[in-house]
Amino acid sequence: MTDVNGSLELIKRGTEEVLPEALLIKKLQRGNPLKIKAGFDPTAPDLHIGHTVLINKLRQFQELGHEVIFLIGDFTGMIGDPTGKSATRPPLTREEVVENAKTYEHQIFKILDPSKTTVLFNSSWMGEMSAVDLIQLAAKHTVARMLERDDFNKRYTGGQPIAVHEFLYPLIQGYDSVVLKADVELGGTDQKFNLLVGRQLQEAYQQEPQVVITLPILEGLDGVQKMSKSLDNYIGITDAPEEMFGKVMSISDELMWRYFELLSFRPMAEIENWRDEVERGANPRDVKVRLAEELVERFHSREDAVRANEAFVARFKKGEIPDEMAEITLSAGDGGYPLANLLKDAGLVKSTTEARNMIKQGAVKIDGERPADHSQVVEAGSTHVYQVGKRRFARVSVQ
RNA sequence: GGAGGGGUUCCCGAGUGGCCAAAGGGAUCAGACUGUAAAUCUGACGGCUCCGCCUUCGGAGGUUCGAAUCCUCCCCCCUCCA
Repeated sequence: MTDVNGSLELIKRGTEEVLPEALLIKKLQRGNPLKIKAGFDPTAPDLHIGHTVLINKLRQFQELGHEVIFLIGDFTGMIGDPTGKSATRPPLTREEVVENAKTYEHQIFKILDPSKTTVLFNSSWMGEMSAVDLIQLAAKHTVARMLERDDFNKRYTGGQPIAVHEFLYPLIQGYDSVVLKADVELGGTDQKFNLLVGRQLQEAYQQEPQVVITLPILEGLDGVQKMSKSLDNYIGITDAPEEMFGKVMSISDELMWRYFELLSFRPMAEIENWRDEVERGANPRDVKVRLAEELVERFHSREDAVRANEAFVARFKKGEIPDEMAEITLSAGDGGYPLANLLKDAGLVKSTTEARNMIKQGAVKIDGERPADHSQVVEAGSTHVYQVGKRRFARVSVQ
């Protein structure tokens, strides 16, 4: 009994909802390893730390002796994405899906135990399904219930299109749970509706419904929108140490506590203690450094974390030019290389127009000096460090 | 199938023949201030061989000295009716 209570406490930590909790307790009390399902969309092969909130939870289940099923939704991915607000995504090819899946496996096993993880593709059963099967599946749900989903409801009332096939996604996701006989399914809060459809379908197929556990969606670096690659507000788990460190340091103080809560392995008591210290006047930056170090260490190494911290201090606190940067060689025509074109061709800006604006605004530096005028020409045979803003650097040789 | 409404620059959203590369807001970027935080102020925000030129307002044609604005056809979305 105490074992169940201990497990429950660990499982509930950081979760948004456990539906229904009584059923989870019942399942735990049976003492058998549970099947824990979590589905992933194969369209985004690169995981970011937002995904790790869920993966960390999976690991906790593994530590408690349960079986994790990492389900790759390749079938759904090959058709298009349901949660896309407007544009339908281009379908993925078989090769892309396989490639993405490999990347997934490589990345998740930084956190999960491979021996306790089963990776499956839903195409392996969905691909066999007949039209008759699909229609029978669709018959188990109603349009009114579909429209209860927040996303659908908003779009419907807001005059945005909803394609018929989008109604099939929750059904297919739920059907996956039927096939797998899942005991528990994890997902973000945005997945709550889909997860609940799974419960309903399992009942319709005479199974004990799964327990639904929702986890908070991590906000991106902007602190407002959810972390995603497409919004470019993410920290990738394959980001280089310095980049990862810098991104963590750039989040707001408010968001920092959220990240601590959802990403740190440190006890909450310790984090709360720091929070008190900050309220009493400690510099939040110093606390943020600890978070940055912890994450870099987790996805890289202790040494990388230390090095990233040192580089960060040198570059931003002391304003030094970084040691490592892109090395670029360009060939000038007669009469040298116009500065705006050089910045563009070196990839520091998108267009010469932007280059001109940046120069005018004083964002451009050459070897630390601001160029006097925006129509400056760089002569051949020179090598300088060009900087745009605080973060973009390149060492460019002109021949 | 019928009736009506609508598609504008990353997003929202003005604009109904020239003063429109297109108001305003958001997002973004940069400068100042800082802790690469927030807030605030300032500026930029289609492209170029940049005091001028070129390409944009769902798509293709047309009218006009001149169109995002007018006409024709087409595509797409929404609402109501069937």
